[in-house]
Amino acid sequence: MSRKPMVRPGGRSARVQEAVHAAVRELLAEVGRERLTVPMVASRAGVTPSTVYRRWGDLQELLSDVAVEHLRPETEPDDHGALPADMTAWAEQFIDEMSSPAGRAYIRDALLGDPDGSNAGQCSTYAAEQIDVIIARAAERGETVPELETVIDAVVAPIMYRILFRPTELDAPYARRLVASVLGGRQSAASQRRQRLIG
Amino acid sequence: MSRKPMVRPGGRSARVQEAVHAAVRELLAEVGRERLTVPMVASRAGVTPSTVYRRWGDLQELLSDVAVEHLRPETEPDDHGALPADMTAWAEQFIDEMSSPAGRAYIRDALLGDPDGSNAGQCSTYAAEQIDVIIARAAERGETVPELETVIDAVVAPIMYRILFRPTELDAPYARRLVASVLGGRQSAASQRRQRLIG
DNA sequence: CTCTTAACGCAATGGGTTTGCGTTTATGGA
DNA sequence: TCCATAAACGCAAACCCATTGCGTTAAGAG
Repeated sequence: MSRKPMVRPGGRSARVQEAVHAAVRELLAEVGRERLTVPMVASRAGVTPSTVYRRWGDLQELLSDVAVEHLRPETEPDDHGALPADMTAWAEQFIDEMSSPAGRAYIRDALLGDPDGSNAGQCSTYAAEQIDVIIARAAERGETVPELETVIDAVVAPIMYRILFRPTELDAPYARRLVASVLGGRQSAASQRRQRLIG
Repeated sequence: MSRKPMVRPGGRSARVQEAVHAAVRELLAEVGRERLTVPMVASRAGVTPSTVYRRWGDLQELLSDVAVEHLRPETEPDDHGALPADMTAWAEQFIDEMSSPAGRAYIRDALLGDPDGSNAGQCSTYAAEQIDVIIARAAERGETVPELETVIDAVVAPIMYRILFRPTELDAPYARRLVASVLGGRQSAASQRRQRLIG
């Protein structure tokens, strides 16, 4: 039942797509998610509501599209020269971006207008790709590295669980403990004690 | 801005609450989530739509209420006489109930119509209480037990993450691996350190 | 340039949402 | 038991979002 069987890539269609997405981003910041309506978006974008309904189906699917686009990482993870530093920095940035009210709203929107789970799967893929880069870089350096799935289970999943279900129990020290737990065996004893004291 | 400042516990209010909740459960099974509307629920419950709007605000909040009520465990976890068996059985049952399309829909509804996060927090509390019972029982037997927070991070969070973001990567053997990794015996070196580090 | 058809705008219709107002009733106190 | 207060509800009108038929525009192909 997808509303976009073959989107024309250029000309008017492209301008409408960009104008509508921009209107959603602007209005989300101005009036918030609660007051947002399709006619409001259409008016800001300079199109009629029926155009939005025909291309996106409803407000939820439009918001899901915008949310996934917003959640896509724009750059590769920073390179700090060592796996623990890379992964800790990534986890802290992940929390910064996702645990804010705006970030939680984007995650919720991505989950909401997503009947087949493809948008949610895309979000998971983004995180996996970022971590895969970090792991591959560490392996290139000769460091012993954990499995990607292990990191997802031990770092990404607990963070996302707290973002969604326990938003008050989330901070940077928690991220450092998670990273330390999954890398602990490969760290020096001094580094382990340092992590424990910091956390 | 809460729609329920002080809900009257008895009499007509209680009857309306029960009738509306029952109507939602029936209509969810009959027409599905997509076709469900507030006037439809109100008609089935024998009340006017304005009553529903005034008490719950909108359809999402009503669905969130019903979902949390549905996700509440009705019994204590089964007692198999040992911590690994108890926790494995609980994790497998958790997956059974939550990973079905209906279960995922309930979780999604609980998250989405939940502006202040209290309903989502309640869901997390339910799981924590169940695990706490299992841990307390094991401690009573004299078994060495992990911290509650450790189990939530290592078992509950990965399962929930997959339910929401990667529903195809979830099965009973995965649950057994998660439980095995967090418990003693043949646990991994990483999870041994996790028990010491997180607390 | 011409043809085809996807994409868009316009306008009317339907129905979900919201709100003012009067009535009912749960709750606490005399 | 009776009364006072205010919450909860029903009714109905008004509002506006969602939906759809139809004519027009313009992107892409030959």
